[in-house]
Amino acid sequence: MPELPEVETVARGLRQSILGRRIVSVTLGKTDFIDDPAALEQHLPGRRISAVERYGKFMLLRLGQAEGAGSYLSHPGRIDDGDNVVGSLLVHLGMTGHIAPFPAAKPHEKHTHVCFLLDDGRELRYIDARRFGRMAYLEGPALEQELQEFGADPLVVSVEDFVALVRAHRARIKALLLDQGVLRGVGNIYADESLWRAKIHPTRLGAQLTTKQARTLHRVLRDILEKAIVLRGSSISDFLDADGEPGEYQRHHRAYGREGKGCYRCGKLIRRAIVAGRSSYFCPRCQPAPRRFKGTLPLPSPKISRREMH
DNA sequence: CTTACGGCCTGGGTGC
DNA sequence: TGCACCCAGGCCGTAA
Repeated sequence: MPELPEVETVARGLRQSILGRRIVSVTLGKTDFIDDPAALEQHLPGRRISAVERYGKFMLLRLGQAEGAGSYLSHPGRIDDGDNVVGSLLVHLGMTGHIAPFPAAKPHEKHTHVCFLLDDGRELRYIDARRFGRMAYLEGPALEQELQEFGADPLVVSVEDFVALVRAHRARIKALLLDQGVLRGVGNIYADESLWRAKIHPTRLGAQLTTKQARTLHRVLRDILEKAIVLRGSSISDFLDADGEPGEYQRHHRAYGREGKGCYRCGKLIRRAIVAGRSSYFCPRCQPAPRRFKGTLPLPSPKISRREMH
């Protein structure tokens, strides 16, 4: 499941392998995960991949005008503005998405749905068995609007802003960590790992965290994400980076996927419960539950603080 | 408005 | 060999 560290790993790999390449042509297979398939065919041929960025769990392939490439590239009514980048291909890997360049002669793997022929003869291929991923070509205001809906980058946000962000919501901290509109890039693995490290139960409400807890969570989350990036992500089922190599961070997992195994701190058995609709792994001793926590169905206390009328 | 939750998409893995 | 079932992340509709 590609989360921030895995996507960062893939983005770095693509930066090494395809930066500056021009897209010659686009071939599409199944397209139900693409916002507007025709837009890819219309706008991508001839464009140069001028940058590869990560935005939360998305990758942005910034596409510049290919200089001197001929008039078929002209887009009437749009001004380049001196900034060569005029649009981006957004790629979300979902759970099982892979993107990497291959020799064009190499047979297509099963579930290959998008092929970009590059100007050096290779093909950038998108392979995704479940098609839980997403692809979209966006430019201008549509692109800005899309990106604007995401929350803070956990590697960049200041500790003060993080504390304020977490405490501004009454949702469970696990749900907040997973909410891409609050924090961008964290998924189930790194949410559970950071909560274990910070000794915070997943059903604790954001607004009820102490300042100290929130500060600790900020620190351990950043630390875990940075270490995971160094180790090229976690390979649980089938994550491979753009060179086809698995990551190593799964060896450092302390909670995720460890149901029934001993806690690395206290030895008590790690438990699994559904929180925010996701399997959540935690140590019942190190991460004490809020008073009402009962398995999977606690409703937060009804709020009486704000009466809506009279 | 915010939050919670169930259902849906898909196919690999598992267990019978 | 088949087949029912589970699970995953994001999104959407509905309810409180």
